[in-house]
Amino acid sequence: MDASDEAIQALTAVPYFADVDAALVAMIAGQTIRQQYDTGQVVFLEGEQEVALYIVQQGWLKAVKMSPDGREQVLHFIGPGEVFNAIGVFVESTNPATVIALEPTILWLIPQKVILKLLDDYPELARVVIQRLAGRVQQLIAMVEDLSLRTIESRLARYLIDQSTAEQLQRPRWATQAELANRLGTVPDVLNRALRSLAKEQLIRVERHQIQILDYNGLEAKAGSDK
Amino acid sequence: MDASDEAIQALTAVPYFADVDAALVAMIAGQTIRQQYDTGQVVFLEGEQEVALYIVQQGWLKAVKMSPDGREQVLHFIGPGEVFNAIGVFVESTNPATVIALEPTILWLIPQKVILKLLDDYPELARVVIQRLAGRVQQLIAMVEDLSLRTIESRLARYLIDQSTAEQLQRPRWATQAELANRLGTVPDVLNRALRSLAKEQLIRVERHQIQILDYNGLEAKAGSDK
DNA sequence: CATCAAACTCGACAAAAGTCAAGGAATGCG
DNA sequence: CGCATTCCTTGACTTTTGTCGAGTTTGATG
Repeated sequence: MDASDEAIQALTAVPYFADVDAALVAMIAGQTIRQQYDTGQVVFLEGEQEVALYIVQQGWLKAVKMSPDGREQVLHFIGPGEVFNAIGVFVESTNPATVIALEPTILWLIPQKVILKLLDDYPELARVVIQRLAGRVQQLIAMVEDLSLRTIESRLARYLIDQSTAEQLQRPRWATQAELANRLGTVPDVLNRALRSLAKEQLIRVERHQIQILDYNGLEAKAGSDK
Repeated sequence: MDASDEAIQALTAVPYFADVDAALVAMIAGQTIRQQYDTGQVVFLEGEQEVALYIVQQGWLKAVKMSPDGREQVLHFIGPGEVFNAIGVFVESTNPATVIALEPTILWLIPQKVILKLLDDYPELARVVIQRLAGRVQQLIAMVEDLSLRTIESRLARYLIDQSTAEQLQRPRWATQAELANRLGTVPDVLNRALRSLAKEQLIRVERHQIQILDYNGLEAKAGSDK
C-alpha cells in the first residue's frame, strides 16, 4: 500500500467524505499531507491559526484548554476515523484548544482551500459538517452542565455509563487516571477518591486497566443525581 | 406595518438571510409563525423535540441547563436579531437546553421544512450556518475553560471586560445578579462577594444598574489570572 | 402614595474540591 | 533482570464555593 492508498483509506473512514465520489476522494488524497506524532507531542497550540482539516488514521489525541498553573481541561479525546479542527477551517480565528498526541499517531492534513472548494462542489458535505458541529455543541453543553451543576462523583458515574460496553470500561495505556480526571474537570487525587467511594458502595470494581460496573442501576442513580 | 412586513423586518435583521433575495425572504416571511412570551415563560423545555428555527424580534431570553435541586446554568443570553434552536433544525435529537423569556418577547418561528429547503437552494446559507455553529462551539469552549480552570472572581473580571462598552456595563432590569451568577456558574451570594472584592480593590464601582470599570488594567490582570 | 415582592447585602457555617507529602505498585528501558 | 520513572493510593490540611438566615433597599403595582 503506497501513501496515496493509505490516505484514501483514511479519508473513506470519515463521514465527511461518505457521499463524495471515489475519483474525487482519490484526488483529494493526493493533496493531503501525512504527519506523525510521538506520545506527548503538540499538533498545534491554542492561539495559533492552524487552518487545515485533520484526519486521524491511527492513534489517540486530546484537545485541551490549559491554565497558567498547569491544570488541563480535556475537551475531548480524538481517535482513529475522526476529524478535528473544523473550526480552524471554517472560521477565521485562532484555535480555541491545544491538540496533543496521547500515543504514537498518524494524521492526514487536508489544506483549507481543498475543503472549501469541496464544500462548494458538494452541498451534501455542508449538511455533514453542520451535523458534526451540532454534535460538538451538544457535547460541550453536556460538559458545561457537568462542570457547573454536578459533583465529581456524579460526573464519574455518568462517564462510566456512557463509555462502558457490556458493563466494562477498558482503559488503554494512555487513559491514565490523570487524563480521566482532566476530562472530568478535576485532579487525579479527587478522581481516585470518587472511584474509591463508588467501589466501596459495590457499584464498580476498579482494576488498573479496567473498571467493571457491578450495579448498573445503582450507578445510574448516582449519574442522574446532582450529588 | 402588517404582520408580513413585521416578519420580513425580523428576518432581514438576521445574518442567516443576508444573501437571500428579497422575494424569497418575503415568501419565507409568509410562512413564519409569530409568537409572544411574557417574562418567565418557557419557550421550550430541554428534552423536547422542537424543530423550528426561532428568530428574536424583540426582548431577551436565556438558554439554560437546570439541575434537579433548582440550580441553573445559563448557556447564553439571546437578544433581538438573534437566531436560536439551530440544533433542533439540523440534528434529530432532543433540545439540549430550556429557553425562557427574561422579559416580554416577540419571536418568529420558521418551520424546519422551510429552512431545510432553503439550505438546498442557497448553499451560501450553509456557510453562514456553519460559521454560526462554529461560533457557538468557541463560546462553549470558553465557558468550559471558565468553569473548570478559573475562579469566580477571574470569571467575573473577564465577563465585565467582555461585556462592557467605554468601561461601563449597563444592567437592564432582567440582568439581575442572580442571572449573572447563573451565567458565571455560581450563586448570587458568591457573585456578590466577588463584586465586593473587586470594588474593595478599586477595580470597579458597583451601582444597582451599572458597573463602572475604574482600573481596566487591574481588571484585565484579574481576568487573565486563574486565581 | 403605601404596600409588597423582588433584589441585594453580609456574615457565619458547611460542603466540595484542591494541595501536599509520603509510600507502594506497575511499567518501560537498557 | 534491575533500576528508574510513572502511576496510583491515601490521609491530613487548606481553599473555594455553596447554604442559610436575617436585614436593607429598590421598584412595581394598585
